[in-house]
Amino acid sequence: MLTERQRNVLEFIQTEQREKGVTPSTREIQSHFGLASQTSVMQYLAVLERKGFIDRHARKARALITPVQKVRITDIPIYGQIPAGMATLTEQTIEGHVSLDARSVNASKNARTFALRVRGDSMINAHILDGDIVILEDRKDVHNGDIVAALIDGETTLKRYVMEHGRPYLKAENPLYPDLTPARELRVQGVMVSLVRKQAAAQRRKRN
Amino acid sequence: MLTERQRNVLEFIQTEQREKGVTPSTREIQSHFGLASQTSVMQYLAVLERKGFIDRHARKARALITPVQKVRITDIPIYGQIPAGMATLTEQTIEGHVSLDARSVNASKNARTFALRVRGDSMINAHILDGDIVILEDRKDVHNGDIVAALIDGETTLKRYVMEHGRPYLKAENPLYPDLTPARELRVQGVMVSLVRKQAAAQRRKRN
DNA sequence: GAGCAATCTGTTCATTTGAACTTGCAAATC
DNA sequence: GATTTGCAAGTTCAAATGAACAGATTGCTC
Repeated sequence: MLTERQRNVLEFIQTEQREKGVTPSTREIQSHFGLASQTSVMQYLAVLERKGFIDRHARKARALITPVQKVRITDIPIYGQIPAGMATLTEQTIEGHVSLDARSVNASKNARTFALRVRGDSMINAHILDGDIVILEDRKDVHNGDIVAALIDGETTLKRYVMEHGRPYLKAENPLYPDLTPARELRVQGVMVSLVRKQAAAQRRKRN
Repeated sequence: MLTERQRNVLEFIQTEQREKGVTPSTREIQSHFGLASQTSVMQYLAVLERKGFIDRHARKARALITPVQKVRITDIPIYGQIPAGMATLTEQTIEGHVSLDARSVNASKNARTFALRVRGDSMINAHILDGDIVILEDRKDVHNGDIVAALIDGETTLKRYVMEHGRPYLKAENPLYPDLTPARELRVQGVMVSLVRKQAAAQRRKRN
């Protein structure tokens, strides 16, 4: 897709961006590659833009946008202990933020993304632990087998969404916990797309 | 620390940075706040820099650096399939990056942080799955029970570090895998501090 | 009242910077 | 042989942009 040279230019831009926090000007790129003419750089930029590797704000200085940073960071609010009725997700219930880039999290562009801190071991067999931060998307389409945060009979829980005989229920991934069949309604608030776990520093629990 | 007005200016800069990918020029800031003189902006920037809220590259266009992008995010290189001898961690073996903020990852400031993509199920009972990205720190102090990436007899693996009778060995968290006792040397390359998992979109595996 | 910090205006400069021509050459493609 | 693509150089512009200097107002403190 890119020639050797073109890739080098792109990499230089990305590196500068990352290290200095600012994208280089055309002349800085020029001198880095020892080119005698700034026009050469303009040509590279034109190619990179045409091929979709960068975006440019016309006539603005240092206004290159590399895909690296363009997608980059999503600030995801963590809603902590949600007792009941997450319908009212407000700023007040926000426990903190995780910042990570959309790609490393599987997040789609349009859906609203948020996070929950998991409490309890009800999803232990899905390898989701107490204290894990689960990142969810507010999506319409829920598939059979997805792990979801759902509001069931007034309480929000993280469970696996299972469709059986045309009727959905929520399955706990732990035999000690009951599956939940909605008495009235089952409202899915988010579909799990990712998980972040902080490892306890010195862990004592394992002693078997 | 900041006056109302100063904070507004800072926030505008950060918002622009985030949404457009480029920091605004002084004149853009000026017109956003309806100021008649660009000098006013220069004064704000001087204050913000003096107070440590932004960095500036002198005489460069749009060369503001906001703490948002400066501190916050750590770009963690992911080393993919490491067959043997991670002593040679070079750019070439980098599979990609995860970007997340140091706090949500438990990362200490001074230690070198990197990530590995896990392959295999040898740590399944520690709830680490095939495909998970494990974030590690290159630390000196390893505690009994820590999960570590270690170079044992020329091969890098992720295992639990267990000290028994004064001798360390590597314990797999899966009965199907053997524990590893170092024949020659056991070199810990990193201690696990965090984990990031992308959830498979539509998952078929669970069918029990 | 003097002094000071925060805020804002007005004006002018020197660079920086993106952009638009043109020309040249070599390798690949048709 | 003609055309296209990648690469490079040289020149010139106009606009964008950071910076400096002078002055003014307001409110607060000593």
